[in-house]
Amino acid sequence: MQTVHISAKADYGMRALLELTAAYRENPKQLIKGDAISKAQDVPVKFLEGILRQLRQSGIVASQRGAEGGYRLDRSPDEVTIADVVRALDGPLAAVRGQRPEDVVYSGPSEHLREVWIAVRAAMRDVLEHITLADVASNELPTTVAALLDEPGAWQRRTS
Amino acid sequence: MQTVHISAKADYGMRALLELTAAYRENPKQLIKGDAISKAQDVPVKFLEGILRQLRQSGIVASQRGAEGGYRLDRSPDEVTIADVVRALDGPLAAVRGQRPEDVVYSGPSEHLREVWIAVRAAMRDVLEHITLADVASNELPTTVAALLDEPGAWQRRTS
DNA sequence: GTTATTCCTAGTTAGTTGATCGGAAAGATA
DNA sequence: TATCTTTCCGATCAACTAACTAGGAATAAC
Repeated sequence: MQTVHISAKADYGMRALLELTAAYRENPKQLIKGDAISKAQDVPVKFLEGILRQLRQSGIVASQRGAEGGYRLDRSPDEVTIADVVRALDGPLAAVRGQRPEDVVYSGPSEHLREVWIAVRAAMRDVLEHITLADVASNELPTTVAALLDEPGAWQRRTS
Repeated sequence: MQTVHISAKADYGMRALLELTAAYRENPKQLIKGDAISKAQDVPVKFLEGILRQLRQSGIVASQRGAEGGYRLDRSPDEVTIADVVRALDGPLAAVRGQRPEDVVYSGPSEHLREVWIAVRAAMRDVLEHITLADVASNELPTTVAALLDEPGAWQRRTS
């Protein structure tokens, strides 16, 4: 329905990682149990389990099984971007009718429509590839991103 | 699956409107038949019919029934933005788990995640609300948008 | 060997996407 | 008036996806 949709997976995944970021600052090796994350962020346990597994397979988190097991970040939080997380959980950032934007072909007056979709993807990358977990945890967004929040109407929905 | 997805409706709708833009330049009152648009852009006729109806209900196109009927733009092509089109066809630009970004609430270390999603939406608006049908038809994108296409790697997919 | 925890495969359910079908309404022409 | 053309509209459909659940296997600590 929506052109830009942050899925439950991406949202829950980010929240789990921000919990792990907080733990990482105390002690980078500290393990947090899935159950604890689930309760702290109110996310269905079994669903979260699958998300954390995907994040592990992408090398973003590490895990240990058994008693005293749990999860932790496998990279420093300033080295994990939101784009990394979203790509790990939801695949490629952008698509046009299911295809990569650079793969769609247009003819006639639509010839330059592809440039538009490429620009959309570039704009998305410019935001998501430059914000790290550390940025969000400490509420210090890159200046170019912070500027977006100062634009008039950024916080309001479009009434029209 | 993808966080930014240009649906078939949005893509077909833009292509139809660009056909109408070309006709508008010859004569703003000229009517084009749905069947002609369908053939020119290779879009399923009946599907396109529904898209054009939605665009009419949003005041972007006008239509006339009966023999010698058809469709035309109801506004000048430099007054119709891509955001207008995708909102007319796919609803709000951005959502987080189905909700408006400003409506989601976070706690603990995720507290500032909302700012991130708001920034994502703002970035998307900055592109889609500033490109008009006329811009795409004449391949003269606003300078800030054109700059996105010049960024290194804008045309390549991320390999990682 | 018992308990705690992650790992993995396979469901389930509700909703969405991308269409198609069959006709009703409206306008042009003869 | 009759006929042809075109848009309008509701219903329907198959395939897919998102969000979530169930049940147990593997691993680690004690």
